[in-house]
Amino acid sequence: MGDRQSPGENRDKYSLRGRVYESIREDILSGRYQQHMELKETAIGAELGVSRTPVREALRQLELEGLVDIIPNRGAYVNMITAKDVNDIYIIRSMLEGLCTRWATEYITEEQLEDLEETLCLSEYHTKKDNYEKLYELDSLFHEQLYRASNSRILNHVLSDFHDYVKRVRKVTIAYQGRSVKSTEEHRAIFEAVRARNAEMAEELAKEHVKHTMECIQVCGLEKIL
Amino acid sequence: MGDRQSPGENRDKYSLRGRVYESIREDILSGRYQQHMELKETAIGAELGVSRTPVREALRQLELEGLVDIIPNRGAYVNMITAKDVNDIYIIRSMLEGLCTRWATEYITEEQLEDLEETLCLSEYHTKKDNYEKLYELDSLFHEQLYRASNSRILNHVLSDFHDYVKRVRKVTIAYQGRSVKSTEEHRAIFEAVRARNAEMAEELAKEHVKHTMECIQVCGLEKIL
DNA sequence: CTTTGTATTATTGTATACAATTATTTATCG
DNA sequence: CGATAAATAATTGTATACAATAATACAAAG
Repeated sequence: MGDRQSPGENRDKYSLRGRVYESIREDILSGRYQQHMELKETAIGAELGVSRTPVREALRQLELEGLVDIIPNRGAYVNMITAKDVNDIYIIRSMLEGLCTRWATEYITEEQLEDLEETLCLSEYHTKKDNYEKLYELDSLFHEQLYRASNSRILNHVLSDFHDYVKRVRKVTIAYQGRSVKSTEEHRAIFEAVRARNAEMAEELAKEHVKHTMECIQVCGLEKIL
Repeated sequence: MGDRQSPGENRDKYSLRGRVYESIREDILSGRYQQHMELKETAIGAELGVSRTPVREALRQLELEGLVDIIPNRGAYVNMITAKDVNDIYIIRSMLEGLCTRWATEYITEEQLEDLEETLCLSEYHTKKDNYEKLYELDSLFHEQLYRASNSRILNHVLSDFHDYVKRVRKVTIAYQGRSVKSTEEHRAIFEAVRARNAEMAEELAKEHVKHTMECIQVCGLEKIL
């Protein structure tokens, strides 16, 4: 079947436009650009060694996504993820990750379960070593794997975007105090519920997992991160 | 303040690219194009009387949205909303419309309340006249107004997209049997709960409203619509 | 008649050119 | 000196040109 699932996979990372898109997006989400900063086509093109054409296409995509505001005949302006956006996203995510995990208990294949457990084992390994860089990647992977297992391209699409949008925050929370230990334990619990095909429990655990991260954000102080 | 809210407002409908984007999007969502149909840049450009440039930019936006698949160096292909997508969207919407309405009770202004009631009154008027064309527009407007009132650009963005994606389905359900009467009654109930600032009830009513539409879709037979 | 390799054609990817619009500077007048 | 208006520059919007890649047609060999 030609179902493609992850929007991430779908995005063309190898054409010039794809690379420009990823580059600008990363610069916005990582906070390297400032809010309302003007993005001039020629400047970005020169910086990346390409012409205006791929830059324009990338900017139009970012506009649709809401990460860039385009005023016709004027220019493109950075539109960052705000503190309120992050809060909203986490509240929405706590619902949708719950739904996603519920669906995953229904649709996940044995192969996907094995992949998920592998990710989990690696997470447990690197948790002991306090390797936060790697843990961030594995945390992302664990969630992405659940998104795919939900068998819903719609849910996968939305959750993947949200996951990207709170990148900066996740990088901080995962390195905060004992959060990584707790987070990995929660991942283990979610995994066991999914493997046991216990939809109720899986949904509840996933919702709680997101809520716990929210609490961590409160403690860390969101304003200091963004 | 320069907060822009609705992504619909944000989209540039007056540049060539904006018009091309709306045109292709409408042709996909309305079912005028067939699944996996190839979208050739020159052909679409010729049809709309523009060059390839705005067509390409529009196709890239639709790719990001997931309504078009682009295979590098090969072409762009229609990727329609499937029956499963519609089901998934309604389940997700029942959660998110609930949340949206809850937030609306918190943030809605007196002015927005008046606008909402005006929409509602018009709906009640046209419900009596069985004017389904107008009712569809008013139903859209009612929901969009609630999205804005939620004061969450993230939620507004997601829900607005979903609302567009199930356009075809909504046009059918609204004209089905006594659904429009029931739907308008439910809108009235939601409005009253919001005006009374009763968050619990507003959320519950909104969730139920979406679920009732889902039941209507089951009866209508989704496969016959798409 | 089928298969395979080559030539041709069609289509996309990127760069550039030109037009339209907006921002900036400069000159003029009060 | 300050305000206003014209001239100039900078930037975006669109079209087109050229290069790279993929699809197609066709011919020759088996």
